[in-house]
Amino acid sequence: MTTTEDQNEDRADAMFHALADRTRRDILRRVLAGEHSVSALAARYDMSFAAVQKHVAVLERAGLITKRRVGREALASGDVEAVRSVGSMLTDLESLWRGRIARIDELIATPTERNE
Amino acid sequence: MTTTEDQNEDRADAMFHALADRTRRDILRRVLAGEHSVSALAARYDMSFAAVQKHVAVLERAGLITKRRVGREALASGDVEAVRSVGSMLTDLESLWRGRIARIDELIATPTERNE
DNA sequence: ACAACATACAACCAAACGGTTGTAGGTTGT
DNA sequence: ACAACCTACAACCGTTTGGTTGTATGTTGT
Repeated sequence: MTTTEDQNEDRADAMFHALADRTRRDILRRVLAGEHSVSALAARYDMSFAAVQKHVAVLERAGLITKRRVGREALASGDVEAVRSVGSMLTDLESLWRGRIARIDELIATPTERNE
Repeated sequence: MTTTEDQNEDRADAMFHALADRTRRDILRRVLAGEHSVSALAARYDMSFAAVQKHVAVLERAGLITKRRVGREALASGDVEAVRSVGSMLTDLESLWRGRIARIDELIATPTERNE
């Protein structure tokens, strides 16, 4: 079983979308620094518990955090590997740029060459 | 003049939002690899010219690409520095996680210490 | 001069988003 | 037993998003 390209793009969509909200980024910071229950997180923000819970759910669906049940609490924890996988998508982009620069350098190295 | 934290968060919102669409990520790949006119880009996708133009505008507002006018064409080019700045936001997140791990290691190093 | 081309932008529309309140079910402490 | 607590989720609502078509304006080549 090999993951299709569409699945990767779906994952990228979900991850970047999850990161495109400052409340969610803030939640992610907290749960990367340590486990927090959903209600402990909710206490930090000026919005309803349900709103914060939705943000947590978005982060979880994107794979950026995981939750484990302990009694009546749901403890959320940031997944650093997922964060790194987003970073590697960006370095992949950078490598495209490097290819472009390499091509330009090539042109400079051999100026006014007979073309082909 | 120092940029406020809110402005940084606004930039982050815009950048992650811009990256949270596969068409826009694809456009960004192309213009990181080399300059392309908006209509040359539009020809690649199964949607209207106006739709692609909007995607380019979103990327431009986020600072991920720049455009320069050459005659009747607008040539778009990817800004690798902006891509790197997104990457550094992610490594900042990672460092929070490292702090957490450091704290755990500390606990393991000095088990059952008298608590202060 | 003028037709073809490239861009920009407004107006519109369905779908998704980010918030709300309300309801329901499992867990805990007394 | 039961009140307080934690979580989950549905229903609703205004705004934003991603697409469309249409129109206006500038540029190029013949």
